[in-house]
Amino acid sequence: MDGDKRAVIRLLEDIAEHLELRGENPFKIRAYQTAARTLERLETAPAELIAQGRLEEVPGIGRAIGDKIKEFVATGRLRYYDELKAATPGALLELIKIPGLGPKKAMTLYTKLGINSIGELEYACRENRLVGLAGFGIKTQERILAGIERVKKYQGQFLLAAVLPVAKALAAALAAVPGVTAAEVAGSVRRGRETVKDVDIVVAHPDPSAVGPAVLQLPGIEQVTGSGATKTSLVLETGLAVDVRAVLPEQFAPAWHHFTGSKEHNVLLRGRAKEQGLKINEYGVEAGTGPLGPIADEAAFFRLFGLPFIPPELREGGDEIEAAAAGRLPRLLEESDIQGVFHVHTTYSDGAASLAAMAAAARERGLKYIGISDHSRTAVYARGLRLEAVLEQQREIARLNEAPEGCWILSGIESDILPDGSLDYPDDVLAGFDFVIASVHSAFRMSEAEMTKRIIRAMENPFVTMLGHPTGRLLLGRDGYEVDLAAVIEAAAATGTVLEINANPYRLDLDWRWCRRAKEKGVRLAVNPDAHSAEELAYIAWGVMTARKGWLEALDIINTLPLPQVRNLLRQKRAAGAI
DNA sequence: GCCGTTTTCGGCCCGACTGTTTTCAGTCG
Repeated sequence: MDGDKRAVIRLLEDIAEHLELRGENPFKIRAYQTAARTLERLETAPAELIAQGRLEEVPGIGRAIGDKIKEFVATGRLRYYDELKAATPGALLELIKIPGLGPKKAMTLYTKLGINSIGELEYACRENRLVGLAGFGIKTQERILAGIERVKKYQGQFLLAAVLPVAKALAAALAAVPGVTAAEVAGSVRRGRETVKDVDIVVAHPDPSAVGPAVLQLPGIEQVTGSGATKTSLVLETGLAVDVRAVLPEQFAPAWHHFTGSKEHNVLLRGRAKEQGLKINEYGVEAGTGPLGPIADEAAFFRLFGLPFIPPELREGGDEIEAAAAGRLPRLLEESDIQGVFHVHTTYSDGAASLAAMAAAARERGLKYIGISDHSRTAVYARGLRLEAVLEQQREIARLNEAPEGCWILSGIESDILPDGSLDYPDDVLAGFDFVIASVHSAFRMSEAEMTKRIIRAMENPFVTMLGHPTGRLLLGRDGYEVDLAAVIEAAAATGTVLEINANPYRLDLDWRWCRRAKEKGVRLAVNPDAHSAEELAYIAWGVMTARKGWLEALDIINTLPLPQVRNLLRQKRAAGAI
């Protein structure tokens, strides 16, 4: 059911990409992208919309795209797409991934030089064969070669957790430059995207042209890739690209908003501004009569369009502007809402710190409770707990809880979900824990149907309090296993199972794109650090970011509850199951 | 390709920088 929707979205996105390569009308390309995004947000599957005859009522889907979706849903294919694909070689899709190489130049390389892959392009550059092509010169060739290096070395993506501290340090360094009145991180880093491809920083200075030279003094620069009056582009030694934009102090708020994006958000906001007779650019807002006066901050900026402040995490170009206009923005979760944490490992299994040390670290962080969940016995690679160890740990927890000193220890387990969906311990052992996290750690290679059934069966177990890292993905490492998340969310709602937002920056799983769906279905979530050391309790910040991007509020997250309420909640599902 | 009580045609967000150009196309965000 959901696979059908995903396939349609994919199809529309692919068409847009192919049209881009063909140098088609940009607005036509955007029409396909808009249709894909709209469908993404829609609860109803395309097949259902078609059955109800309502497909073309969806904004952004007209006759042409509607017919294409119908053909694709009915036959599983689309002739138009097949023809496009036949006419635009797949190699071009690979080529436009190289920074500095867009559809036009890629097409020239393909038609004039017969370049079919990045490898061939690299070879052609080294043979000096690009020079002489219309629109190409020695600089372009060098640029492309450097772009290839970057793609090969880093795949162009970085983990947010690796980038954010660097970005903040750069902004702080620029903030200290004489004359600078503000320097802030913008872009996808500020929006809290889980992976990012570059850093954007906006700097305010009475003489913007004075900022560029200061930027060039920053430490760790490997290469300067652009240097104009107001924009400086760098690549750091780590391969991370950085863009710095300089504006006048009175332009800072609109500029910060502009460079925070997303691009899609900006397009939508400009559309709304236009309806109101206002024009936005990165330096300010103009009415028909001329530029409006200085804008104090982003809140004032949004007010010009009759909107409340939209938090950066929500600015992905979905329905955030619509929701803001209707007063339906959520009051997003904050880290200070977090009262305690679940999913913490100790030296009983593969953690680096002892139970007592983890509890002490939690206390120092001001947490009111900490839920210990070491690995279960099947996870031998992680020194999973045999039954004797389970009992021993529970005795130690009881002993430590005699003097809890403000932080209560909850006894739990991260139990493997076995291939058939059963858990790793019998019910009487499971009943001895305060909570149980069920996770898939093995036998990843199953069909989507089998994996979905396996996970749902685990959730039907009354002792399973939470589902751990629902897809098993590792960012920039491996894709998650095949699983029908829509069905998992339905099952979580039906069984009263909490879904984990695993806050390890490599996981961030459940993905923010699914969090909102879960919330709408009435599912509760837990922001879990999956900490294997005392320091990793700080991972909670990444999980909070994910929850915020998923429109979640404190109410949606169980570990914002005080201890007595959270203990009640942990008992609810098994109590219901026992009746 | 989509959309519309200003419109069924003519709009659709806007600007910086680079490189290859004799005035601007391509790329990016």
